[in-house]
Amino acid sequence: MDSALSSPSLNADSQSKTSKISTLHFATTSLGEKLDAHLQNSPNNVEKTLNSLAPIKLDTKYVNDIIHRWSLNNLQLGLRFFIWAGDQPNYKHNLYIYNKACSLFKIKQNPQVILDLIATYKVEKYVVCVDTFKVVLRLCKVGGLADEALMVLKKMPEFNIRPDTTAYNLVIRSLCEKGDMDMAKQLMGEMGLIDLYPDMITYVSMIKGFGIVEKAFELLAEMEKEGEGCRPNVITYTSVIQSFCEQGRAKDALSVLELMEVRGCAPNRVTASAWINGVCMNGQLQDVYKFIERIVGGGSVSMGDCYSSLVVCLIKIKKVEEAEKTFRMALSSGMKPDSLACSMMIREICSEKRVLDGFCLYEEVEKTGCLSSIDIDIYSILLAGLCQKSHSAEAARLARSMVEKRIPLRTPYVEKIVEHLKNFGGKELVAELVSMVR
DNA sequence: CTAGGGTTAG
Repeated sequence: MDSALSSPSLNADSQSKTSKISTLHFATTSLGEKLDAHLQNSPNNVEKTLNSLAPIKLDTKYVNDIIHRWSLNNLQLGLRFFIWAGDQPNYKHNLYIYNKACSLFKIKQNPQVILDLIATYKVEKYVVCVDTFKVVLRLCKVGGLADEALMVLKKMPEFNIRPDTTAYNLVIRSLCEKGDMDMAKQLMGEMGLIDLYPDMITYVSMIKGFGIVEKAFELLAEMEKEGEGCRPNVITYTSVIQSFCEQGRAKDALSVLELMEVRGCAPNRVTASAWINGVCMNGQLQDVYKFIERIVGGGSVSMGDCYSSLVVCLIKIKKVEEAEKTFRMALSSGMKPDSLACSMMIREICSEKRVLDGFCLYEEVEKTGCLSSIDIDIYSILLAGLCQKSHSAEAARLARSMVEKRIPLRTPYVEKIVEHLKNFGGKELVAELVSMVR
């Protein structure tokens, strides 16, 4: 407030970037200030203060705002707020906000802050529950701090908390991602000591972590022994198939596919996608079509899903021409490619400066009725391209349909589009488009 | 967000 005015240079940097946003979020910011004042007075028992201020309506924007404020002047306080917030009813942190917290609190550069936090809880005799710890563990996981996660897990009993399967899984997952399979395995064994059992999720993490899938069949067998709750499901089998495919071991992948079918577990689009990906990456395109026929024949995956995966994959490996051929073939034989395949294909064609082709394809896709969840950027890209190349009739047509469907124009393209369109599309059309800019 | 694919914004 006053202090902000007296030292404008200090804040200039951080505010210039968000100045537009902070006016928009004036309400939340002032709430943040209120919180600030409260907590300044009682820096201990932060959580108690927070609880007494309740109910605070938490949402991503609000949390984002607060942690941003406090990361600048009171990192420890910000972190405590973040952990507290993550355990409030009616609110959950999402991946975006976890990543944000990681970078704002510089968790990776300074993992010690996590351990300090736990130590503070201990000193202040804060009554922590399992879920609070899980927020901490998730933060560790997102930050790639497997060792800290392990230490946090080991601290839980000191707070009279018995870690549950989720807590173990979070740590095991961190260890697997780091490649520390010995510790992961050990931890999995330790679960039994406190009467917990590895579940499906534990196994999927382990399978992914091993990378070299020698252990996969062993793990699958182990799971089946565990009984009811742990019988491998689509996701488990798909993970194994994916690992095999990534290593170009199509034969092993196939035997897993056969195994799952024998066990009465139907493959789904993700299973198919994993397979198609693997085979494409290894350049064995001939095998793809045989495989698609086989898996579609099983009745649990559609042709359109398979061809969508194929198109996406071909674009990823830069075989754009083949992707386009495949995509057009799929369309003309009545399949409905999914939204990602459509988005990527049209985007790709536009980037080759073939805007008109892209637009025609868009109109064709539209006729199939599978455009509902297409990437909305595509519309602006198409429109900008059409304007630039002076395809005025098409541009006006697209603009009108965007207005009808209430599809917002994307900011970076506005100027180019407006400049061209006001000469052809009419004033009202331009005005309407501009009113929907986002 | 405790797990499998394939984006993105905040």
